[in-house]
Amino acid sequence: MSKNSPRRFTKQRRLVHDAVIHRVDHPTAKDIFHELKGTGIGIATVYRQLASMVEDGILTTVDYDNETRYDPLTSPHAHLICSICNKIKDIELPKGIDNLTPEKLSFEINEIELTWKGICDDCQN
Amino acid sequence: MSKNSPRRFTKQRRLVHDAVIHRVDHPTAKDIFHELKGTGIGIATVYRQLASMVEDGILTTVDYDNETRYDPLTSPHAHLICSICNKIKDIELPKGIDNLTPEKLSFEINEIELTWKGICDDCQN
DNA sequence: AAATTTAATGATATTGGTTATCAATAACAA
DNA sequence: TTGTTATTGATAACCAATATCATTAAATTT
Repeated sequence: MSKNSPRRFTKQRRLVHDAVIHRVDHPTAKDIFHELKGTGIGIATVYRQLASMVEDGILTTVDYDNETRYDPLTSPHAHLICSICNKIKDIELPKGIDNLTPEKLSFEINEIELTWKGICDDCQN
Repeated sequence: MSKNSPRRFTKQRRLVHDAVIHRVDHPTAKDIFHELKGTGIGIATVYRQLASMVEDGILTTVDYDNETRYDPLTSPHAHLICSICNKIKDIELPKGIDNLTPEKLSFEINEIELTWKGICDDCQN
């Protein structure tokens, strides 16, 4: 989960952390980079810090539309994605989703990913 | 879903169709391309034909590890993915997964995506 | 069976997200 | 303060996927 080498608390790490930790809209690395444009941070550092925060269990990822998006909500949950505006919303997992099935018995489950795709109320017009 | 213009039944379309239609291992476009190497088919045509088969509802896609994989099973189902060997297995959706939740009420749901990630029996040693 | 139309093909350039490289910098320890 | 080394920033490289475009070949018409 966390790296062996000690993690240094650079100002760039704090910048990325503070920029992403309260976001509920699942920003991409480029979104965070643009938000931090005034600070002179490099795009590679944004990618690296976001990846290290995922390693540390501070963020989770949502892959959508061939881009990695970041989510500070780390407890198990599901997503609603609007295929028009591409907005992603965190929602609760349905009860009983983890009931065992025959096939899952042979698996050592680490993670669940549940997404409904559709059209959000704003885009239904 | 399907295109307006008439679809021509080229030999390349048949090649890609026959190469993917019975696969249960969720191949990538490159996998299909390599299987068809002896035929002289171009990589762009493989991508195009797979995309058109998805358009036509003959295939579904599974995005994993930054690659699109193709699945001839088009009825709603879930996936088990082994994060060691990257094998993907089709499994049944749990009963009652589509029960409405408050958040989903405002959504027009088109698609469900459910994946468990873990370690398959072969990779547990 | 030609001739015609135009979708499809194949080679390859391009795109776009992401990662690798590496000299310079700065965080932390001594 | 000095030394060690993880981190940074600029940018090259990577790679799946798409766009471009002259050529080919299905499907239709004559």
